[in-house]
Amino acid sequence: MEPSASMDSQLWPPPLASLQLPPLNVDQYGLFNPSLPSNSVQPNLIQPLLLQDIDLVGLLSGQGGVGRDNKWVAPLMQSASLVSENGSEEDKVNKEIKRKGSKMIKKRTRPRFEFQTRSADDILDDGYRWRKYGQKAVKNCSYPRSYYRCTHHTCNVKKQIQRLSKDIGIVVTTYEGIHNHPCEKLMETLTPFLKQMQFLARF
DNA sequence: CGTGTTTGACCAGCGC
DNA sequence: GCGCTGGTCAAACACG
Repeated sequence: MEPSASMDSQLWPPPLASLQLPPLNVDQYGLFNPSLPSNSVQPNLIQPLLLQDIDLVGLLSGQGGVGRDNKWVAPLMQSASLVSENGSEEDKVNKEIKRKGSKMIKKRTRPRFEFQTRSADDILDDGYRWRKYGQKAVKNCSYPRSYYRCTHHTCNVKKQIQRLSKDIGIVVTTYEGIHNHPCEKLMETLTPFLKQMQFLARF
């Protein structure tokens, strides 16, 4: 968004009070606390995100965390493994390594985690753009699993979306990899703020 | 026309 | 080797 002749009547840069973060929908976003037991799912443990809670530097680099006291972490920013129905993904991989030898180490080196949200929509708006590249019926699951890839040209992050067969109201989202670019929606929201910061920094 | 979805085919890993 | 399963590819299609 650049200043232009058509914006004469608007204040540029916009006042801080007009800045809004993307709305967090309890049904759409789940934040998790890594210090809790790995088998505890916290889909609705939402805490309102305030500007001061956000590690902007980390967030805009595409690697950082979000949350109060660095305790609550937005799933998209977390590189560690998370929950599954029978324990953490990491636990499962470690067991596999013990059972099969070192092959597993090579097999999965990308960070992978999953989280569950109760939502009527399969597609949760996480701020990134995704392109669906496949859908597959999975054994013992009544609903198909969908495969998505991040559309950013340098980013290789994938995610799988599937409804829980035990509870079709729950959507299981599994992320693989870490975005190497900032969240586009967040950037759109924060760009005016950053421009104002640059503007004010000149004085 | 660009972008995203659908869907059947294909491939690799694994167990028997 | 064969069949099963999960993951990916890519052509065809839909949509704004």
